[in-house]
Amino acid sequence: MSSPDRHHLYMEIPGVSHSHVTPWAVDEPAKMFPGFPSMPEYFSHFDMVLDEDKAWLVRKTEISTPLTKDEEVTHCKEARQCPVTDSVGLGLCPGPNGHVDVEDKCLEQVQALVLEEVLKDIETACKLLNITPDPTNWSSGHVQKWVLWTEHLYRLPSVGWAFQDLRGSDLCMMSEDDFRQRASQCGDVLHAHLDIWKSAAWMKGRCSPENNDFLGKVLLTDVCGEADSSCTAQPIHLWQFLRELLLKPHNYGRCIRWLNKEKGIFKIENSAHVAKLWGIRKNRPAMNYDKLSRSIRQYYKKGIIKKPDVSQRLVYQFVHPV
DNA sequence: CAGGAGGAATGAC
DNA sequence: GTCATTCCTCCTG
Repeated sequence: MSSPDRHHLYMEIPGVSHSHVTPWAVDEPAKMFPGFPSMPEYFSHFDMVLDEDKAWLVRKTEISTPLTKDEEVTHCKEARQCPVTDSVGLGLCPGPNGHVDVEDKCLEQVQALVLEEVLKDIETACKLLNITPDPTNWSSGHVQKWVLWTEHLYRLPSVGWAFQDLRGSDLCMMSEDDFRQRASQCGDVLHAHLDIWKSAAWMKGRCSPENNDFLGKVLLTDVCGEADSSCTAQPIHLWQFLRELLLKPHNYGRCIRWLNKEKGIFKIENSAHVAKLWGIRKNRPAMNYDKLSRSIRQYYKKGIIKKPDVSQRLVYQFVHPV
């Protein structure tokens, strides 16, 4: 992953040509997300961490209206200047005629969707790793899990050893330079990811569920949704873990994906990677696909997973699809 | 050779 | 007892 100009957030806007990818100055986070005036650089690192997520972002924003060239310019200007007063895409800023601009609605829809997806991703990672969303509460073991996970998810060099014996509170005190000193190759990226986690935890604390606002809804839906394993504090089962990965195709689609979601048929595209993720989750560094597949085969008797009628390598089927 | 099937021992909970 | 891990043998394409 490259480390581009970190003072701009690049987003692809539907209807806007690639040459007009919109750079939003985010040195003024209050303008980007005015509900979070002191939010610690929440979006200043998105360009470093969302490379893989552009596709879904574009898909998710297909609802908006294509913009003309003039509109794009206006859009860019107003994205920088508009003093929006509400938070997280719910407040709408009046246009020149006192009307809410369509472009601003689109912009804020995109912002809200990005925020929603980031929060969901964090909640998913918490479920999969069995860690709390707030990094300040992490033990050194949690820190190791998080570092390993982030390395694997974003294909970073292996630097977990550089963060051994650090607790979450220690990690949160470290500057980007501290991260770079410990991990010259990807310390800045890890620091960026940690910033997002810290900000999400900050927001979660700020937007309590009883507020019944947008964030509260997002977090409640995701944290305490149906079939959620994190609320029950039960150890996650392999089949649940696999299902969680399958439910996040934009993060894990390269290592596991549905072949037929209705029938519950899925394929493990990268067996070593899935095994590694499972090993991280279970604190089993020696986990490999041989062992993981043995565990999957244990499910045959239990009627949880089976081989599809037409057996294929690395293809399995949930007996009871969602 | 990688993946698949399944037996058996073991350990954590 | 359940579940997962580990190690193993044998089979298949």
